[in-house]
Amino acid sequence: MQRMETNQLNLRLATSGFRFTAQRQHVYDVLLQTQDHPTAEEVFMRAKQNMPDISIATVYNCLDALVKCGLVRQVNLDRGAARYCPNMKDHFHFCCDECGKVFDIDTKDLDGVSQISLPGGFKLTQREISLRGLCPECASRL
Amino acid sequence: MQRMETNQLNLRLATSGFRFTAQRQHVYDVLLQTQDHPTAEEVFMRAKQNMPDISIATVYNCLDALVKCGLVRQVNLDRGAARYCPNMKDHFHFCCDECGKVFDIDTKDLDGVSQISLPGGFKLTQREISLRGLCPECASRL
DNA sequence: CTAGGTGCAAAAGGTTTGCGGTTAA
DNA sequence: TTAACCGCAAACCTTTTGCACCTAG
Repeated sequence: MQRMETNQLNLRLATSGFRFTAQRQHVYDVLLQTQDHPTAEEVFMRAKQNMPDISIATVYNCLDALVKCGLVRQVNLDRGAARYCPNMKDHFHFCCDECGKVFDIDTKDLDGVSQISLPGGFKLTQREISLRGLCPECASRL
Repeated sequence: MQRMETNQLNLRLATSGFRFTAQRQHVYDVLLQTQDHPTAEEVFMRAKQNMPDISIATVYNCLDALVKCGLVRQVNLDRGAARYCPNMKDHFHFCCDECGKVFDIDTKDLDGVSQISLPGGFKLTQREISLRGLCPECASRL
């Protein structure tokens, strides 16, 4: 089971001006154990298993803090709830129009994107590439 | 003022199995007149100016139909309301972390992205690239 | 003629806020 | 010591739904 060192997480939080708390550690641990892309509500339910008193407001607070210190990505794919992803490697998300599943797709082909030249003055801090279409399973079924 | 030919819109709708209605024409016309990226609520308010009885439910219905026939993009940038964009040219969205404004950025540098190779079986129908950071104005102010 | 679309109003879903108490630094 | 964080519950904002009526094809 993955779990970031407490000291390391503490440092990352402190660097962005956040305090270290047991809730933030736990929410991050929950995320690190996921392959899917859970919503805040799903993180909340999993977090409660080991920390029954945690509240949904705190989960949002923790997720926001983790996003702001660059440990977690917020993924907005449709009009529904936002999803959270602890994979900070450069990758993109593929969302199937049929079944709604979200796939993390790692690739080396992002070089082209890395070299996108922005008009003067824009300062890039983050990019998110999301694709839609049919996943292999749904594509073969239809 | 931009306005798609009724016949042409009718055809696009019919091709995807939708009926032509005055509301769909009007919602599309409203979108074509925007440079910003209005939310459904904003589209609703602008649409009411010339069609006072249109309802918010109908606006959602029209937007969904237009998205499904490939005339409009739905843009999900954060946890707030979805935004709608009638620019179907290949471009990306830059959202400023400071002021929240959304910029359409056209570029020829998307070639790299066009050539992204998906793992076997995935069928791509749409891609969306969203960038975050600071816009020129906020970058120079901070 | 009738399946699909509309307007309305209520419900559902997702996120934020205010407050009194707690805690990391 | 104290600003930041917590849990709780209510409020808020966005989107969906159900229903009776209407209309494009």
